[in-house]
Amino acid sequence: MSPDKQTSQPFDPRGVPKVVVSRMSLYLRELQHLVRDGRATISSSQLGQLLGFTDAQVRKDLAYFGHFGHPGIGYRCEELIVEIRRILGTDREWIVTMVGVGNLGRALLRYKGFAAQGFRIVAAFDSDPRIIGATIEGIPILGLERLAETVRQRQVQLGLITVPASEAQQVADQLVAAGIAGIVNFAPVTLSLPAEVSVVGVDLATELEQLAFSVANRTNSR
Amino acid sequence: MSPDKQTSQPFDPRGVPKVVVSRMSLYLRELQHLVRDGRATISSSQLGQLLGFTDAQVRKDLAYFGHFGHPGIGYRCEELIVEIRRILGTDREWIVTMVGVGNLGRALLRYKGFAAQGFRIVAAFDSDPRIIGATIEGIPILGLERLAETVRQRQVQLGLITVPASEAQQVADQLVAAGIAGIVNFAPVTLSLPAEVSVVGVDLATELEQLAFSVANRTNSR
DNA sequence: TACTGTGAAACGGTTCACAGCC
DNA sequence: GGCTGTGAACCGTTTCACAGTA
Repeated sequence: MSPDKQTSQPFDPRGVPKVVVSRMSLYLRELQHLVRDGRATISSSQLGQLLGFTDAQVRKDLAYFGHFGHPGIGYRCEELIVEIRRILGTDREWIVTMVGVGNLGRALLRYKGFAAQGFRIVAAFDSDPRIIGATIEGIPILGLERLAETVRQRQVQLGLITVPASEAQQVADQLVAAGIAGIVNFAPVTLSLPAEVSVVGVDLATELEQLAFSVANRTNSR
Repeated sequence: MSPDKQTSQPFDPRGVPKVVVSRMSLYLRELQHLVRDGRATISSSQLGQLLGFTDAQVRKDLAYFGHFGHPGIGYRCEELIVEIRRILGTDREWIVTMVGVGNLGRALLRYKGFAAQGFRIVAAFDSDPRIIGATIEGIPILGLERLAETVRQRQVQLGLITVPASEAQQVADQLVAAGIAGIVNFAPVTLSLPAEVSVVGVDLATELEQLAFSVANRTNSR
């Protein structure tokens, strides 16, 4: 009914298939490697080859968002990195929090790859009094009762859920109540949440199942 | 040209879309929750509702693999769990190894969810002499030089790569040379491997980027 | 020449709608 | 009445093929 609301983006995000967005992340990652290796430009067919896509797919994907290529030359790596970061929204810093400082939570707090892409974890929460008050990689571990207050004060936008499956839904509800905009859920449950909150689910056992299927059936996947 | 090779499966795995297989994992997960809650049967529309799919999609997905439903009744949860585990290949045990016992590796070694779905990690490898010889959750940490020997002796089928990006390709090559059939790659690089080896990539920063895009554009995804 | 951007065609997955069954 | 399984219609994504540009 009512058309797009006004944003600063020169593209209509509703017209972009989800799988295109996930490939944008892969293009970005590959371009970052290329730049580190001193590469200045790359053609759609070369980039496609590195990732296992066709040249046409690379060009179509990028064309959803603008005209970034240079006929006869290809794409300039640095330039395209800037564009894709702007598209994904990682040209600015995102304020992130984590709930559940168990093994997986601790590992993710120590992971350097988030900060490298512009995600800053400002606090983590747990209910275990033995770790509340501690600090991991400079990130304070707080009691769950301080979740809502912290999310509001520090303007936290994204949350990582790394609690056991049995607690994930209620933790998610608390994050939503506190005003968070998006969640990455590492617990092996499907969360039920209001439509205005974005959710990405990552289930490690599920990934192994996909692999098992593809090995058991010699269907070569990716 | 030459048609299917003979397997014990009553379905043709080549005819099954990859996304259907990934939904099978979600059905399985949900059914396991339902059984724990004492539920005996479920209809396609109820199961779909829990996961955010339509009833037709649930039925079509399951029908790729056989006739598991009971008209007028729905699907019997226990029965369907058995079928899906057989389809995914998780009705038997998979022998798994891990290379890279850093923060993420350690967290995954301690994660109980793999064993619960039939994945048994029998050994882990690292190059750091300070942890070689140690044991985590009963899993021995060995030096990389023993990788090939161990994979062959213990009949390891699947490998988890949890080393830094810069080492992932060479580790993958070693796993392949040792005869592994499938890899889950947690390093943020695209591996280039022979077609007969299945690969699933999990990139945590990439997942956050998907979330950032969807929040930045209020495109509600999943 | 080397490459992009893009309509049009081809493909594949999803939804619809209903026959068949309990 | 309630529910599955499935052909057919629909819709979105990928591939093709080429006009346009440096």
